[in-house]
Amino acid sequence: MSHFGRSGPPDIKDTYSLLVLNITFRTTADDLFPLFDKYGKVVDIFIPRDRRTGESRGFAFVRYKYAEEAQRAVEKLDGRTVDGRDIMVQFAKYGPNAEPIKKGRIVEAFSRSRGRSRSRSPRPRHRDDYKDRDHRRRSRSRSRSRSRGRYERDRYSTRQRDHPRHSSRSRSRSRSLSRSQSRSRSMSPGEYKGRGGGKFGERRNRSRSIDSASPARRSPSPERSLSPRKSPGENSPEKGDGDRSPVRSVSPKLQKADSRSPSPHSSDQHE
DNA sequence: GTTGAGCGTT
Repeated sequence: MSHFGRSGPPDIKDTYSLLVLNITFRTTADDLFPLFDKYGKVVDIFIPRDRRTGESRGFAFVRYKYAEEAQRAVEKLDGRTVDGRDIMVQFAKYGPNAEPIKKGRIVEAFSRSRGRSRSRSPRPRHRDDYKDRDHRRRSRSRSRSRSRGRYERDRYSTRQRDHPRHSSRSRSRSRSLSRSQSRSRSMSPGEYKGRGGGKFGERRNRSRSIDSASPARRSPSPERSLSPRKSPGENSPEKGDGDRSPVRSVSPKLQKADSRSPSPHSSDQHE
C-alpha cells in the first residue's frame, strides 16, 4: 500500500482517473497524496516522467475509488495553489491504454468489446469547454513547446532504426554492433530497496547514463558527457572497421602531402 | 539551475 505504481498499474478496473495539470516539476505523488486523499479514497497516484531525464512532466494522474470523491476532489483541488502554482484537476479523457475513458472511469480492455455505446454522453464537459480547449490547443501548437516537443520526439524515437539488411553482414554488422555496445546501461536492481521515505515510490531514475543515447541533445560538454569507459579514439567504429580494409597501406609522406590527412579521430565523417 | 501545454507506467 505504500508503494504505488511500482509494478505498473495495480488495479484499474473500477477506478476513476483524474488528471492533475499545471503542477510544479518538483511536485511528487507524496505531495499530492495527502491533498487528494483528504477528499476521498485515493487508489493510486502516478506522475509521468521523462524517459531520459526522469523529471516530472508537470502533471499527475490520481485514481479514485469512487467518482463522487473524484468529482469532489476536482472541484476542491481544481484551481488550488500547490507549491506556489495553481493546479488544474480534471477527469482524465484517455486511459493508460490510449483509449477514451467513459465519464472519467477507466474501463478494462475487454470492456470495449461489449461496450457498444452504452452511454450516450462521451463528453462530460460542456460544449463551450470543448471549444475553448480546442482553441487553446491550437494556439499552443503555434507556440513552441519545449517540454512536450522534446518528449514527443523521444517517445517516437523509441524504435530502433536498424536496417535488417542481410546483404553483407561483414561490414554492415560493424555499425549495428557499435550501437549495441553503446547501449551499456548501469542500472542496479538493488536501487529499489535502497530508497526509503517515498510512500508512493516514484520511479525516479537519476541515471544520467541515458544521456549517452542522445549526446547531441543537451550536452554542453560532450567530451565530458562521453562514456568514461570508452575512449574517444575508439568512438569511431567505422574507422576501425575500415582500418581492416585492404586499403591500409598509406605512405607517410603521402599523408603529409595531402592536406586532408585522415586523422583517426577527426575522420568522423557524417553517417 | 532551467521550461509550462497537456493525457499515463511494469
